[in-house]
Amino acid sequence: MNDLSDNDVYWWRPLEETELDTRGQLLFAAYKEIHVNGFQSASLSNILARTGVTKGALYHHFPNKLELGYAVVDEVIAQRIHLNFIQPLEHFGDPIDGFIAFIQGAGDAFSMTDIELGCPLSVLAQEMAPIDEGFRTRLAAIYEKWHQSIADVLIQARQNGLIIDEVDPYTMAVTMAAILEGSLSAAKVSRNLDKLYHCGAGLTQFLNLIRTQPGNQ
Amino acid sequence: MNDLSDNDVYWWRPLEETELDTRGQLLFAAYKEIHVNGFQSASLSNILARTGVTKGALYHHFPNKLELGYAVVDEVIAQRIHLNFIQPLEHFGDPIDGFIAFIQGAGDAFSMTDIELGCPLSVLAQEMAPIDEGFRTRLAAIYEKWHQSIADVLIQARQNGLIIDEVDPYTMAVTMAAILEGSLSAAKVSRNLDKLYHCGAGLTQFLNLIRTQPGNQ
DNA sequence: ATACATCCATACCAAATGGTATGGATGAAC
DNA sequence: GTTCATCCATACCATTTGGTATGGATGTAT
Repeated sequence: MNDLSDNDVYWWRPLEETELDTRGQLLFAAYKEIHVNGFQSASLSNILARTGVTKGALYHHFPNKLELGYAVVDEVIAQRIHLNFIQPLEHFGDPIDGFIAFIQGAGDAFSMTDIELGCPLSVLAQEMAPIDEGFRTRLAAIYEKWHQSIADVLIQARQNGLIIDEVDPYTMAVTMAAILEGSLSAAKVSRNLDKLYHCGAGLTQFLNLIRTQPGNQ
Repeated sequence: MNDLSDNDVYWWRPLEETELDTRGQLLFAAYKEIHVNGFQSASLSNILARTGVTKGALYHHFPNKLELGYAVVDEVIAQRIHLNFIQPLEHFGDPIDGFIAFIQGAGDAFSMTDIELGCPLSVLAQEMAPIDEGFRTRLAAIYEKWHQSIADVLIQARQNGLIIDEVDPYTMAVTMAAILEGSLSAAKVSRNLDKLYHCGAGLTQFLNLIRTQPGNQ
């Protein structure tokens, strides 16, 4: 059985773990438990044991397990995706160079724990989308926002004549997101960073092929 | 709670459901239960109720739940992946045209049930890879075989001068697999076939960009 | 000082879980 | 006819699950 120690540092770690109130502790512990075991198999007892919080406190802050799960999505995972996948897009100069640098940077930043656990958004989505509509809509909204943010960058890039006209921004955005997610999935299963690097190289090559002025391949 | 009726037709359905022996019935029912609920939350009681088989029979054929899960991977999922993702590669004429036709065909063949449940290999891998090494190695082997099979087609294509020399076959293979898997994941969460089509269009564009003689874009 | 809401601790519960122990039915071997 | 292995049915079990009921502590408003 895999486990995640309380002091483990990993890419998907939420912010502000220090000085959390009871609700925050529960949210953080639930996030980790869900990331490792999935929602359905996430054990409330484990969460309570790790935090030292009692069951009375848990059910004071959350009406039931499902609402705790929703809160994890809304308040922890959404924040993580925004910070790691959306916010960086805003600081791109040349978008193609920006994407390539982002891929490179992400590949370097991932620890082995990150690889083994995979993207929390993806893991939860795969598990819960067919089972619970509340989870599905929440997770779908996060994905949609991500896709749109990438598309916006590409729209800007096309207006500035940086990528070829044949590229549809939204189509390209969804495809790029699929590559990133697929690469994380492949690396997770193979437990091998090379899969990540291969996908990074593949996406980089794709990006270089759609820019107007040929870049440094 | 999502459910899967016994007579439901979907892309991932295993072969030869008719006239199954007890073991086969259990395997098939377990496969469906796992596909919907994941392995950890797959209920043996559900499997028994649906098949009409008793618990004594189950534990006669399988020593425990884990080995039942392994058997599902080895005997059902591996077969499905081979049939849907690997075997078609052997009949490609021009590989680029073949891939594009495959993407188109797959997009048309998927039912809404297929979309909602996603790829069984991917779902199981995301859930169990960090938790159980037996699952992980089995699933990783299936992925590796798939990647290699795509790479083989691309190697042949490059030898025949059909794709540009800058493309590394294995890198491209892993990237293509990532796109396919990522697109299925996105379609599953959004419950929208458009995500699939976007990724299909993106991959098609990528493929057209790496062929030597410009194709019909 | 009293009333009240917030916050949490303890004890308990019905249901479901995977797993086991045991015995019966059936057919083949000798 | 006896033996033995295969195949399966029934009853039972310990453990864990999410969830609840109740009461106490603490702070705040009046």
